[in-house]
Amino acid sequence: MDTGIPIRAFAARTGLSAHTLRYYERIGLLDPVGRASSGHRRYLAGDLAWVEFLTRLRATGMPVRVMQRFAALRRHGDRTLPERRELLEAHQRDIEQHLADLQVNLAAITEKIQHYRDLEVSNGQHGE
Amino acid sequence: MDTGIPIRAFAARTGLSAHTLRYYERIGLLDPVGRASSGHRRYLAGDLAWVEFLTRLRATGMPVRVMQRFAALRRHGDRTLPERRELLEAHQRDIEQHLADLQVNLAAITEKIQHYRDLEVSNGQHGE
DNA sequence: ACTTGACTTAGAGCGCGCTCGAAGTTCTAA
DNA sequence: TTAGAACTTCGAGCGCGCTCTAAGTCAAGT
Repeated sequence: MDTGIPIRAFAARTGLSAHTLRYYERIGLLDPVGRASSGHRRYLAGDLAWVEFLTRLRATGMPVRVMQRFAALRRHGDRTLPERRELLEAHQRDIEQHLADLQVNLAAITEKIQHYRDLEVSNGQHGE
Repeated sequence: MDTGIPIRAFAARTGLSAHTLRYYERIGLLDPVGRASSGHRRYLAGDLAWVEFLTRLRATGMPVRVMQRFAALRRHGDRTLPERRELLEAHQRDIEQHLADLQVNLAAITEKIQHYRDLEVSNGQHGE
């Protein structure tokens, strides 16, 4: 009964560290992982999609507290689907706002770069 | 000689707290600010643009360490223009990468939301 | 003159998300 | 069989970017 993916290999596949995988389990983002007879963790291939989804939520700035709430809802089965959807919709709006802000700020930074290029040209023309 | 903007008003204008303004000055993001005869800080209207630019850099994820480097270059005058431009260009690339990642992740989250909607419809149809 | 509140400095403390260390057990390869 | 790497738990520690506290000074209103 010692099948499944050892933590090292699972870490490699998810891009998370073994430390982080244990931490995520500890704080309830991952359900308790099955063990080999030795006590070592054995991940299932099916755990991959969930960890990848968690990683997307983090990468888009969702706080760990909210991810914990989402994971808790998920453990409570299908009747939490609407609440999970609403949570994701709120996050979707946050991301869209963040994207809009980034684009505005990027435009301003791009202008600044152009301003520097202009200055460099005029400095070079009469300064050197 | 006590003209200029008191810290409270300047904080309100920039959206930073007075604490953060003092902190930024302490770590060299802001040049030492002029003082009234009382010792109280007096900001100049011209400081606003710089603080706003700093705020854009932070909002787009530039680490404070890099902002410190940028501020130090700026203090060294026009001959640092090319290096400042290169620093901003590198940051520009970082933002563009981040935007691309966010968009990919947002799309995946949007799909997940749609998946939930589909599930809710089919659950509702035969479950209720 | 006195109160109230904004300011000053220096340094401590905090919330976040990991990340690491210690001490002990188990697996793997020679 | 034995060395060394990988695993376990538990709790401490860290880097970041602020944020706050304490103790004191200064300014404005009554």
